[in-house]
Amino acid sequence: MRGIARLAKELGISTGTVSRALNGKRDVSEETRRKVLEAAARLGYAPNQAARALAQGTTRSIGFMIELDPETAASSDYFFMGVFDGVQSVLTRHGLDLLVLPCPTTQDRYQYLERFVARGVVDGIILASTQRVDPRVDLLQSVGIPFVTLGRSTSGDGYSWIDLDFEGVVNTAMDRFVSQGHSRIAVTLPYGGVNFGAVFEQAYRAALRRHGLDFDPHLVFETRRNEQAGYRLVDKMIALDVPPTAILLIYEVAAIGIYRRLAELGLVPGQDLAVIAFRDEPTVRFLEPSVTCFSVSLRDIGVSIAEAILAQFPAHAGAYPSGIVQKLCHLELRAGKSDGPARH
Amino acid sequence: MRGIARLAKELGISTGTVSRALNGKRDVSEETRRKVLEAAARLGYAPNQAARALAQGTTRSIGFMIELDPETAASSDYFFMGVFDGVQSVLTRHGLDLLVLPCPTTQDRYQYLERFVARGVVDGIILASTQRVDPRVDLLQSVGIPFVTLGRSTSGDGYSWIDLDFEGVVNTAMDRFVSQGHSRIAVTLPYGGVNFGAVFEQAYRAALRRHGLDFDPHLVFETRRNEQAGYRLVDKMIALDVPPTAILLIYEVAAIGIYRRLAELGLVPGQDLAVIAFRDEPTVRFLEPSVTCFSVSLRDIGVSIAEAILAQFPAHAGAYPSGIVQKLCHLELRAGKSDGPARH
DNA sequence: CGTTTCTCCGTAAGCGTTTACGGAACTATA
DNA sequence: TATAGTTCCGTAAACGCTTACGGAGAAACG
Repeated sequence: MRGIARLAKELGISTGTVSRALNGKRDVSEETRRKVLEAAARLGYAPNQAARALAQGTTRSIGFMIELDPETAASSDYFFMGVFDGVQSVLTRHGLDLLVLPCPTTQDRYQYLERFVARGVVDGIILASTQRVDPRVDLLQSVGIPFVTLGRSTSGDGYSWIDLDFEGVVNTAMDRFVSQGHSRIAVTLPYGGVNFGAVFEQAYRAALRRHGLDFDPHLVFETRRNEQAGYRLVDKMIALDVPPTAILLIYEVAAIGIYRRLAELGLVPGQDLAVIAFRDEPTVRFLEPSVTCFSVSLRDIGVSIAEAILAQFPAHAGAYPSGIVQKLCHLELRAGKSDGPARH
Repeated sequence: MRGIARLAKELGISTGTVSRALNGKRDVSEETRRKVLEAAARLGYAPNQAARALAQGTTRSIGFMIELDPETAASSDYFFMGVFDGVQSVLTRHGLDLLVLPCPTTQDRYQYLERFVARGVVDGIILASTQRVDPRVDLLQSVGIPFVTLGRSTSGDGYSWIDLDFEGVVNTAMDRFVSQGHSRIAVTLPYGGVNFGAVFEQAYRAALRRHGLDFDPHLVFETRRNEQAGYRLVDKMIALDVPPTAILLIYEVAAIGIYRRLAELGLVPGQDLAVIAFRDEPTVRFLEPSVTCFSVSLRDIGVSIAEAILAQFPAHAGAYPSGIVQKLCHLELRAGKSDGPARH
């Protein structure tokens, strides 16, 4: 005999009473409750998660699906760990567990997600790396499971998401470049269908228009998230008839390669090429001259995500009566020395 | 009516037959199997994980417990995502899911782990950040659940672990230093009870003995994982009566601070101070002169971990009849320009 | 003293699967 | 034709827990 039945037998009472005692429900005298808890501690009892989940139809756990891109796998560590921390700090206070679900690249991300939600492994889902058009959002909406995406998507709009304020980033950076006298401003964009690439590009185009500058497709570079991309970027820019004098990086690590290539060419960041990078990361925090970039509290992002998902659980819903939360996290400019007045 | 019962009713057959058909077991005619699979696909059936786990007493999932350290989160190493990738690539081939369990710092790591294993959430556990004396190892052994630690521990030895070959790293580095003429060689060690600190120190002492050098406690520095530690280190070393001419860093990020402080003092890494760092990371990859360091395939580490845990499952055990795997991952030296002949 | 109201507890039916067991129908063997 | 062996399927118990329900006894009330 195992589990709760063992406790019940040991104490000569019924399993129902034991269950009620353990879960702090009523209909149990203080004395028997004390006995049950004592026996549970003594016998090292722990409730079987599967049985409990089956009986009450809830797992009390939230899944956080991320993607493992072997190409850039290493570089997403810092970001996600910070976010996990924020999510955890909120969820644990509500007795919810956080299960991180790393989707291998070899697998279809849709099917991977489907497995976990359809099988009822988790009560709620946090989605990262949201794609521009992301069928996973539709899936989650049709299933009706609470979820929140880290990053918007164009698939519907009636759901909760937390995103970074890319528009704010691009506007601030572009304004800064223009005020420094730059008129040929390049930008890097991510490969693939990830949504923030589209957001970033749109904001870039809008900023150009706002400043009366022409859009030049030659100044837009799709890059992967690594430093080699930055290295090659320099040569590509120089090869242009009229090279840009400034560049806005969506992946800060590219700055490393840019710095190196510039140095090889006897050029200096901030003087010969103005660089502003999206997101402050330890990877580039030590470059000289210091990189002008944007910083945001990863923990706060995680906290916002957790709150957004809690709002969808009747039992935990707090200040969000509507149950749907959409929030842009503000990024702060950390002025460095990698940008500056344009040369003419 | 839900789940398998719905399928059964729809097809006019029993739930037992449906279950057998879905799970590819015998005692089902090819025709009914086909019908069942068709109906399952049509109705979007997915087996309930809790019910299945309860019935067969197995969850088909492996937990990977990591720790979120907000203190060092800022410079958290780029490590785990790469390892996850390796683990996943193996586990998925065997139909096992990987659940990453990030332990919040606010919580006791022992209790956190206990919850997941005692409740039967996972069938196996991968443990990271193994401590020198780690009660979690004892817990897992007493519970009898398959597990493997990433990093050894002094708590017993009858279990599987994968670790980095710190001894090899230290030996290679020390040999290199000595052959370059260094005799006063400093080393940095991690704070806290993490096990690889002890391994690193022992290897350091052994290498000194092997080369007939005296151990000098003044040359051993406990540091945190950040660049400031490196910065301060330089001053501490210079303040010594006989400063070291070489230093082996357990945390490569310290190199950044060392470089900066050396530059301020008009000194040059590789000439005035030989530096070798443990682990190649993007964080330090941009430093000039390039850092001599050790590199290892994170993915391979993950693969080894997964194999080690599979060996403990009778159903999946392959080439490891004993079921217990202990493996050191070899690190390769990437010679840079941060070390060199000692000045006299 | 009869009735109502609590408090505490046991009973048992679920939750959705898996799986041992037995039986019916059919085929092969003697 | 009788027997043994297959193939296929249904029945029902089990997994460990939760929880609606009812009942016994004590307390409170008229």
